[in-house]
Order: sequence, then C-alpha cells, then structure tokens
Amino acid sequence: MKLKIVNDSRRAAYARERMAEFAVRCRAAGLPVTPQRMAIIEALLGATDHPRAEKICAEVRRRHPHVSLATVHRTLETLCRIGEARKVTALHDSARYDGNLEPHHHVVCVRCRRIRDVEIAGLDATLGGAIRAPGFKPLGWSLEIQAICDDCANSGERAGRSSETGGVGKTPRN
Amino acid sequence: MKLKIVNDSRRAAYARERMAEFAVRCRAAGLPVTPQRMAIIEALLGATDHPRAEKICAEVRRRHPHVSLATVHRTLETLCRIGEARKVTALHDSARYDGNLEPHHHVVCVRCRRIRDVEIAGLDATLGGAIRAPGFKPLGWSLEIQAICDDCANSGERAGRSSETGGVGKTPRN
DNA sequence: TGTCAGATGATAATTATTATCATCTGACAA
DNA sequence: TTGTCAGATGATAATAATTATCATCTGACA
Repeated sequence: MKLKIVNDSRRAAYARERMAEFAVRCRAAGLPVTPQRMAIIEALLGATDHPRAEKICAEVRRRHPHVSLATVHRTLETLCRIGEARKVTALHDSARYDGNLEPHHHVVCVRCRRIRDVEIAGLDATLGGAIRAPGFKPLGWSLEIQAICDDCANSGERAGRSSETGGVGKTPRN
Repeated sequence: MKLKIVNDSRRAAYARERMAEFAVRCRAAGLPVTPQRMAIIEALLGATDHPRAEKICAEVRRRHPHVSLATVHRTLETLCRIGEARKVTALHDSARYDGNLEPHHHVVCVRCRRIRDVEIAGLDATLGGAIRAPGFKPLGWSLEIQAICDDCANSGERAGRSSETGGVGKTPRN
C-alpha cells in the first residue's frame, strides 16, 4: 500500500475537464445555470486547499463583487447534493466526544447521524506500516465509514437524495 | 481484515476501569478534581453514542442541576487536552469543501489545519472487500491522517501540547 | 417574448462555541 | 484545621458559522 500526495498540475487538468461539462450537468440535474453558480464551481475547482465558504466567496467577489455569502453557502450545499463537490468535514455540525481511547474507527449513518464504534482487525497495523506522507509527520489516523443504519433503511421511506454521502442537511439534535 | 462493532458490555467494564483511576490521573496532570469534572467524565464514559456537549450537560444536570453548559464545553476540551477523551468530529470548526471527486483521502496538519489530498494505493480495494458492518449498509469511507506539516515542524517552536490529536483549539481563519 | 420555478441578495435569526469576570473551591503547606 | 491561591465555575455576553426569510430577479422553455 503506497501513499502519494496528489499533485497540483494533474489537478489543473482535472479542473478544466470538470468545468467543460459543468453547465450540461447542471441542466441535467434540473438546475438553472447562473453566473454565480459558474463562478463558485470555478473557484472551488481552482483551489486545492479545501476552502471554506467565506474563502470561496472572497475569490468569487474579485469578479462578481455583488455575490452574497448566503448564496455561496447555498450553492456549495447544492453542489454537494448533485455530486459536484464534497464536504471534507464530518457529517455533524457540532462537536461529538468519545470516551473510548482504545484504537477504533466509526460508522456514521448518513441519515440519522448515529455513530457506532468499530474495530477493523489488521487495518491499523497495515496503515501504520504504509503511511509515509512526504512533507508531513503522521501522528495518527481515523477512518469514518458512511453508511445507512438498518433503522433508517427500514423506516426511511422518503426518497433518497442523489448524494447522501455529500454531507448535506442538518444534524438531528440528539 | 475483519470489521467488528464494539459491544456495549465490554464498554461498561472499560468505563469502570477508566473511572477508577481518573481522579489520580487528573492530579497527575495538575488539575484539581472537582465534582463537575467527575460528573462529566462519568457521563461521557457512560455514553456510547458520542454525545455532544449539550447532551452531556443534560445528563450531568440530573444530579448536579446547577452545572453550566460553558463548564461542560470547557471540561470536554480539557479532557481532550489531557488525553482522557477524543473529539470524533474533524479538526475544523467550519465546513471545508473539496472539488476533487476522484477517490482520495486527506492529511490534516493538526497545528495549521492545512489539508492535502492523498492517494493510498490499494487501500480502497482492501477496505471495499473488508467492510461488512452488521446493522449498517456501507456507502463509502474516508480516512483522515493527522500529521504535522514540515512548515509547522520547523517554525513551530512553541511547546507541543500534550495531545495535539485531540482536536483542541481553534481553526485558523484562512 | 411571456411565464414561472427556482436563484439571488440583504438581512435577521439561530446555533454552537468561546470570552469575560466575579466568585468559589480543591490542593497543599503551615 | 486553617490560610493561601491557582485554577475552576456559573452567569452571561460576545463571536462566528450557518440557515431562514422574503422581496426581487432571471434562466429555461414554451
């Protein structure tokens, strides 16, 4: 198992390719193609630093000074919903704490946001031997498995959203 | 590689064991042992659902109705700092977006919170074959590698905190 | 060109978390 | 047991990120 930092030049080609057909995919998803939307996806694809909404908004405003931060938030969530972007951060919008200090990982239900501990025998040993990230000194790692729990699979009749792993939607307050 | 949901009865024994020496470890870390602190760690160890501060506060208030939510927030962060708890959620307190839809994972610097994409050849194939989580239908997974980047390792002279992987501290606004 | 679902901008509201500050209390020494 | 004090606590204000509201605007398609 070999670890490799994704390089920037390949990323630029990828961004160009994604932009080329973006408008088509928007219309296919039933979404109007607006200048704001184009500017936001362009800013996102042009960044390799996993920016937050405010950063993207600042970038977009260099050409479209009138764009609202609320629009950027809404549009980024929309992009996640149609599978044109991903949220790097977790499925929860408030901090969750764990008293279990033994090595373990997490399964998260993308619908009810429930979290369960899991152990994956062999994984930590495998990763421990494999992770050599140039430019970084690794300290640890954590694996999050996105899933649908049985309760939600059974009770959840409401039509599944196109990209539930995108991390769209609010955390239930439990 | 075998995946196993961590079961609750073993967890109860683990909690008892952790409670037994908690006060001693607090004093060893130079922290006074207060009833609030005891109640908060007890509530955390008694929960298997990775609760957020408000949930723990509600639990604690059943016995100590006067406890402030601010204290719970502060204490949970303290527990992470001395290595008695972990934050399940990511190192960032605002949503980060990624335009890269190709399968990849992330290295995060625990000091400057920079995120880089990494590819780990073989990992996804390995996991894809291994993940069978009873009670869940897996949809995907993501690996976050906590690390220190070279920039921070060199420039960062300030004494390292005892548990930097605990996710304590604020996200720089960049 | 007209229609309209959906998008946008401005702004208020909400939510989680942290800061402030006066007061209190474990821990330790006398 | 008591005195001292660093650090903890509770109450509350402040901050920050995100979402809701709503009047207006505009792509898309007929």
